[in-house]
Amino acid sequence: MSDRVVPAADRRRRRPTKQGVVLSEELIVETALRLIEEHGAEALSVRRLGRALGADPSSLYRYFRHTDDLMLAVADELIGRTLRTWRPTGDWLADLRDLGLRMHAGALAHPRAAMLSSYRVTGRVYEIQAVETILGVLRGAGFPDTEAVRIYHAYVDQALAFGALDSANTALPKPARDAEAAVWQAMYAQLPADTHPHIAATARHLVATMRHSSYPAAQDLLLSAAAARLAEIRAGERALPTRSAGRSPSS
Amino acid sequence: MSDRVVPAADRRRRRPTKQGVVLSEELIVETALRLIEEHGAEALSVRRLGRALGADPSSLYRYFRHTDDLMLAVADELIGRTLRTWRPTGDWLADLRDLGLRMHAGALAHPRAAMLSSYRVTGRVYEIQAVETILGVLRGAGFPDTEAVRIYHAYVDQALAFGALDSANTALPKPARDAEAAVWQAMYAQLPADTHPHIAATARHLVATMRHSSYPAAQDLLLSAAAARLAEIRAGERALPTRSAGRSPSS
DNA sequence: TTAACAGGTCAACGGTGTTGTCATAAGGTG
DNA sequence: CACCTTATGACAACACCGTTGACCTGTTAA
Repeated sequence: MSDRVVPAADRRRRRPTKQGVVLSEELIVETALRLIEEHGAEALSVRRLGRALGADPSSLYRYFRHTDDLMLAVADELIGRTLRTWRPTGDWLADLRDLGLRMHAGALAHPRAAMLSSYRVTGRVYEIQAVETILGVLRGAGFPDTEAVRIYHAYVDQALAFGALDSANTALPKPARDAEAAVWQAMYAQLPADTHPHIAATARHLVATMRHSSYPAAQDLLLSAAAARLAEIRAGERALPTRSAGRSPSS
Repeated sequence: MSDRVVPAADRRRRRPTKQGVVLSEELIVETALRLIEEHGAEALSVRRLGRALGADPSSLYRYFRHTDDLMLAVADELIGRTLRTWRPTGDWLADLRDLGLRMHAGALAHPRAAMLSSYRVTGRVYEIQAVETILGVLRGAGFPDTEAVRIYHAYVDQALAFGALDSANTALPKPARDAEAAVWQAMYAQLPADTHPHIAATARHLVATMRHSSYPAAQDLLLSAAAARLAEIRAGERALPTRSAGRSPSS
């Protein structure tokens, strides 16, 4: 039974649930998000979602082909929310840095949803809008198409990947998280210099640094490399010899 | 029943399974790894693992408290294997690039383990060894401690985060994965230029680029930024030789 | 007013991780 | 060697899970 789902636009008969709820794609997505936030990622199941909505679990299959489709819808809603709060200034570097931090913050604000959706390509409206926007920023800055796509891909995946990573940490049960924090203090900071000289020498920095997300640092490194690349490209264009003079990582 | 598990060291009675197999932590971990490799990430369940071992599923709970514990043991083994296959040459940049690619490949080979272990600090032997090694490479290259720790953190987290991200994608059920691949071809490549000019202009590159992991590109960007930073630092040192020069860099 | 059918419901299938209980063979002890 | 303890494997059951085929019923368009 694969044509159970009816496109949202064609829905006419808004028949209420036994418990009086009128279902809709938006209501389901919202409820799923709420459920995830309140009771954790593993609290999201078709059955629980049905219960939370006041509907039979199987009703949801009139709106989404499978759980996966539902997750994609949730993911897209998250992208949309982030994109709507972003105000580009025209400075590509600052704009991308800001957008990246917003995406990361958005993921952390909805950790469990972020974990589930970070690795999916939704092909839905907000995602497409984000792709178009970021590509526009890069091309507008002067990156040629190949470079723009390459950097777009790395930039976006980095934001998503760190978002998911830090979200996963955030979503850890309390005792587990405390235990992890303790490891750096209790184990790494105590290692003797003769067996682990480098850890011992930097223990102070490690303990201080490891408790924060490394995303801002990682993003700055990535973007500054992109900026350097852009400078090279511009220089090459101006001189217009056969090759740019600046050496690249080469490989 | 939480004290079902007996530490490996205390095991004395090697009682064979009904089917004649003698269980052990190593055998279980190995079999789990093999199962994942042969039949995909979703083929690993306690029941299937039991079947593959020739033992009742519940027997495994004498060795691991829950599935997560098992996956962490698998992950630790993975770190060890990756480190063991890595041959540093002394060129810090090439060595870190190589190690990163190995970590990423290792994660992809065992997606479930990678997803679970990416955001955890285990404090186990191989993890400590990895920290010490990478810090050593960075400090040996000439990064001062603060920078070394900052870059270490970004570098490692990026490897872990991309490993988990790409693993999650790999671990997707096959139909879902095919669907994702199709999205780029069928949706992004078809968007009209008047509504989505940037996507339309780069569609060819997008389709080609998006099917691969962006990790190599992202890592190259991060490492090249680090290299630029190191050049800066060295230049600063040369100009301001307050410290003993030590061995000359000579790249 | 009514008939078609969208959309909600029910029950069932085959899967999952996990645990309480029982059975038995291994291994130390005398 | 025989005995006893007990570690460890097996079994059965529990509570979930996603999904689907069949059924039932209220809404809506004609």
